[in-house]
Amino acid sequence: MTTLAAVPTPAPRSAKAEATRAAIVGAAMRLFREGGYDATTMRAVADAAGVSLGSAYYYFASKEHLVQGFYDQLSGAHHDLVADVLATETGFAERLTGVLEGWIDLAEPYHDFAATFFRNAADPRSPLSPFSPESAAARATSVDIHRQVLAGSDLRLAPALREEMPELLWLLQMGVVLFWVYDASEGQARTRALVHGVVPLVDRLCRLTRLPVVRGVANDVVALVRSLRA
Amino acid sequence: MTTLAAVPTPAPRSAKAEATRAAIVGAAMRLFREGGYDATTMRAVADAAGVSLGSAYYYFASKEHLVQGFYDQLSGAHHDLVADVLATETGFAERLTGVLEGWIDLAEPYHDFAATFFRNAADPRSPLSPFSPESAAARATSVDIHRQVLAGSDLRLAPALREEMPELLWLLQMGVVLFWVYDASEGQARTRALVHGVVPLVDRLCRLTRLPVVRGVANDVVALVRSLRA
DNA sequence: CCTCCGGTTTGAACGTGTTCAAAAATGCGG
DNA sequence: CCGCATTTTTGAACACGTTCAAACCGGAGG
Repeated sequence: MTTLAAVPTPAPRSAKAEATRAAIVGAAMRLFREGGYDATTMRAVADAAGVSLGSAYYYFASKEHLVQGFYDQLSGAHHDLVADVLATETGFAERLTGVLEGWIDLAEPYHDFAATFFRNAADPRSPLSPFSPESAAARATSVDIHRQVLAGSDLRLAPALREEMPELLWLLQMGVVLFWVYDASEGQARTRALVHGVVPLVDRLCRLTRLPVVRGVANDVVALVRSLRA
Repeated sequence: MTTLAAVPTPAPRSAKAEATRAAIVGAAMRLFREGGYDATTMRAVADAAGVSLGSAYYYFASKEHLVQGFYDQLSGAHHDLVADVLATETGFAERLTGVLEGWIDLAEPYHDFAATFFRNAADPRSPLSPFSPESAAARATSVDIHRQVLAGSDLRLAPALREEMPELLWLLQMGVVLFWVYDASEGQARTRALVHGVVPLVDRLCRLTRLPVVRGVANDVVALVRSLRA
């Protein structure tokens, strides 16, 4: 619900302009949901929003930029949804499962057409890429969720690993999303199975870092991650 | 060099037709390398190959299908390239490093334009997806390379893990490729750093499966992978 | 009331990937 | 050599995303 994203592409000028923006993105989302991304033409979006084709391009630089709003909206809704489980549950595995399953629940209605534009997200130069500057807000929101997952849990980690963990968990979620995109099973049952299988594994692996020999590996993972970020 | 792929989209009819196919894909590859995927138009490809636009579409169903040949060619060249290191080296880490680095070396000249069409590979419905039936041949070639990596190495694994390992290593390579696509550093230095960092980790983690407690985790990983394949 | 001037709107036009019906070439049985 | 069916070739035509110069506002200043 709440949009946590910072300023959209153009800074909001007048109230009327903002309303027009909303009308366009609203029409686009409805058409995307009904007919998919590719089948929805910019002309149809403009018509449905009651503006001309040129106006649509005045407010949104490209068809892809229309999806940015959906992105931010989903990430904000996820943030709100998981607040509940993060407030009550203390087990690390339960918290992580709640967060990952919550995302699947939220995204389920969009699965069919999400796949049709997730292709664009894979382009490093696309604004829809999870690593792009335009996605920074949604990314920060997501990493923060995983910071909370860790902070409120009973899991105890070495400081170095603990510091990198939220981002690693975000990476895990990206992996789940990737799996989800390819998952054609009913209700994305396979993705849910993946979550239920992989979370306990992560949990156990984390707790194994108490063993010196495993901790050594973990430290090297942290060192590698840090060296690659530079 | 050697194309290991099975039949291309249309089964080869005459020698002349095959020559025309080769001319088109050759012209396409040259233009892609020079100007990138998006900037290269189908009309330019047809012109460069000395055929009409319609003929280009008679031989290749779409612009994406032109890339399939490149895919198979790269995968075959990789297979040939690593034969050397796989014949001489016996250390698991060295063998795996050789395979992953070999791919980076081979793909380096194509990095700039590869990113522009790898977006299509992320579309589950695209023939270029690494999981698509059309990519089955290249995928099998790649998994087989990793089977050899393991078979000729000094690494000893539990039978169950050993059976799933080639596919897991292939998955690791897909991850490296994904990182590579996003890697804009000079000569893809960061991807090379990733390989040099991650391979020893995998090596150590594999050898840690001798410890009963780690082996338990490994067994669960195998069970999860198997359950998801079904 | 007129005159500007910035923000907004418009639809024609461009270049693209792709389709298609028709023409041309090819091969083959008689 | 002649139909004739099949394969191959062709370029016009289509729908799309995107661009752009021109038109249209609506209010501030004279």
